[in-house]
Amino acid sequence: MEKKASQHKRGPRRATSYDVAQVAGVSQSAVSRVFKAGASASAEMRKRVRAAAKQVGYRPNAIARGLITQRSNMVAVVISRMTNLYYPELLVQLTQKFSRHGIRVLLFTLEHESEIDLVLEQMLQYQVDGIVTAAMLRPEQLALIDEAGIPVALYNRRSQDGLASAVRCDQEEGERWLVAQLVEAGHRRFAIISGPEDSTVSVERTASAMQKLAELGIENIHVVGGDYSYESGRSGLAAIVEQLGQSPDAVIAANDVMAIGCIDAARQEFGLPVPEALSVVGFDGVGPARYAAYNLTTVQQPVERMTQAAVAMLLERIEDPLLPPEERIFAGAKVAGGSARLLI
Amino acid sequence: MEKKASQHKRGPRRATSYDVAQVAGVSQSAVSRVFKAGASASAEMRKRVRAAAKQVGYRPNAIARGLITQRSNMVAVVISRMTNLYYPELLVQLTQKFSRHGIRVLLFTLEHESEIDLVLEQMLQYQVDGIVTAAMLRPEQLALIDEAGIPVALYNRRSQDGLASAVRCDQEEGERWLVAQLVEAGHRRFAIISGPEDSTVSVERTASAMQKLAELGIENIHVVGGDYSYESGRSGLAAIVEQLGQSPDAVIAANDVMAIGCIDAARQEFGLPVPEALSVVGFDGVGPARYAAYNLTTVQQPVERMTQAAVAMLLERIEDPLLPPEERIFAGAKVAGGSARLLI
DNA sequence: CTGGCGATTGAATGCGAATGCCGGCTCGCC
DNA sequence: GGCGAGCCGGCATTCGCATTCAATCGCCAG
Repeated sequence: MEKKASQHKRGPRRATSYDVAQVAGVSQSAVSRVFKAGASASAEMRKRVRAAAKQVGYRPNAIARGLITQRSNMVAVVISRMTNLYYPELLVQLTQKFSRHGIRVLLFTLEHESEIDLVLEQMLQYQVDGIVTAAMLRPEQLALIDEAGIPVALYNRRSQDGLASAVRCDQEEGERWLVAQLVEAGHRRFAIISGPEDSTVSVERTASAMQKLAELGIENIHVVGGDYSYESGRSGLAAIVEQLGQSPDAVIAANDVMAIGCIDAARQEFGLPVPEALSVVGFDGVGPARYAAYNLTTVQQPVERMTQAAVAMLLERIEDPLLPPEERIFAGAKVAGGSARLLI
Repeated sequence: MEKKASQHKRGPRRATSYDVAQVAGVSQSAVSRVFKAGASASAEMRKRVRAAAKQVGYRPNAIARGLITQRSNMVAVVISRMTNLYYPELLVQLTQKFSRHGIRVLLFTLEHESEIDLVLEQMLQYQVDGIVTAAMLRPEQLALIDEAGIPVALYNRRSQDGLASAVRCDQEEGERWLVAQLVEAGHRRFAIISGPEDSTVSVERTASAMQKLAELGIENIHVVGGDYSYESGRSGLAAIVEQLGQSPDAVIAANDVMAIGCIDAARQEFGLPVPEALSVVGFDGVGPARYAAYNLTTVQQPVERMTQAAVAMLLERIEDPLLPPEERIFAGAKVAGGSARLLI
């Protein structure tokens, strides 16, 4: 019943499999086998080793294991512009789903999508088994990653060279639906508040809306630039009204948060009741979009299913690197809230 | 100008320092030195090695490095209940600040704080250099981590045994201020919507508010339980009104999101104008609290400074394990919004 | 011209665990 | 009772890099 003095400061010297082996009176390989699922070891051996392990406080060293197995059991998740209220949900879903498969998430955040160079090198150095990115990768970067044999899953980004898998929400269909509903309900004067220029998501949403509007014969669409923030939604409407000299019939914001800002500005600064005097629509379906004060008409991304798909696709390609990349597109849920006058 | 067939599938066989050494015609140790800051290597050597490294696409293996240096350069960040809108900001701040010091974040999310056992083992196996947790650790868990020699920084949690550092927002002072202002402005009938029972943050906020109310001679405070969500803010008010048979003068919500839900329910379901007929206050100072429709009276946590402190404290103790844990308390910013009738 | 000191470089070792290979033991079957 | 087939556990090696130790080189002072 001797107790070793716990002088863990200055060299805790964590127990290794050799320590366990010695205490249990077996070889190090035996210890390794006991802690490796599916390895052959007798019940007696398991018992002794586990007991010894508990006694010395042994815990397998994932770093050492990763070195020899060539699998770190870590994936990198890259998120840019976390101010987007949609990302927290995404992160939780991803970490929890990966976690169920024994995989940990190494998180990288970017202030701007263009900063991805900085973290790319880091991800590769950490030998991650895969990458999920909600920031755009340039072709040469994708090639670099591919060369390293690391599968990539793009989140809401198109796979350009077929080098990466991708899951995305069908934004084009979503925007077309929003536009169609608005036009059908009689709106004619449109304005758009777009997102940052380096956001492919915003570019795609804006372009889709513009195109559908054009198809329906609507012209003179006023576009102002935003940055996905509440404030830019507010100032966006102000800019629109100022430049237009009047209020438009409807504002299409590239995301929900800007739509909310736009609504607040309309009501508070311009005395325009929403939706009576102005219809506003967004995109994403984030939590605040459902707040009663806004009750946004928007398209909600199926985060749960999208993350599920991203995780599944990545895991498959980690298991079998020969599998070709895949692209899966999910329809968004159409939410006909009260922020726009629709016929439905 | 030969080009090696890129048959990177089936064994990419990443380049190692030996490969670089061979190409450069030097020893492996030399390569290691060139890639290690502060090691002695001649200019000529650096040039040759870097050139060779670029040629073969070499990238130091952080896993192997971690094994030998006993430093993974990773910290674990534990977040529970990410639905709290406050966390995304926290995460971004932490990853970016750690990143500047060459440290990566391994993310763990918990559905409930009590699930921390599940991830604790994982964190330790990955040999993280430190832990930042916004979930409560039980004393025996803290002891376990301490025994492993890993410094911990608690976020908005009290350090109980002096085993961990802590940064927290002075919630007591914040709640006392909110209560004092409300009482001074004439509110007498109070109700509280608390958070989850396993959230120490909620317990502390609620207790502080109760205490200050008691000190000011206010009695019959009605408390209903919530779960930090918008919906529970709405249903919380409904429960209060039902049980009280009338509207209270003021509702103190344990966080901003519930306060928002409460406001929406008041206006929409009960026809109670806020703040004219009902004052509502929250806590946190999240983004939506500033939306014009709510303009919440709340206490805003200084996330920037708090994360800065957490990172600094953790890094210090990683560098010097002998440093004693430290606790730093930050005052919240008092935001006298428009959701409560105050005299100021 | 030579001793000596500092700056470099190379060879060898080890971090902690996984695994191929092999010897030994057990058990089944005839 | 004898022989073959598994099963198991041990030995030795390996993963990729940092680091110690020793050897070498250059250069300056005496």
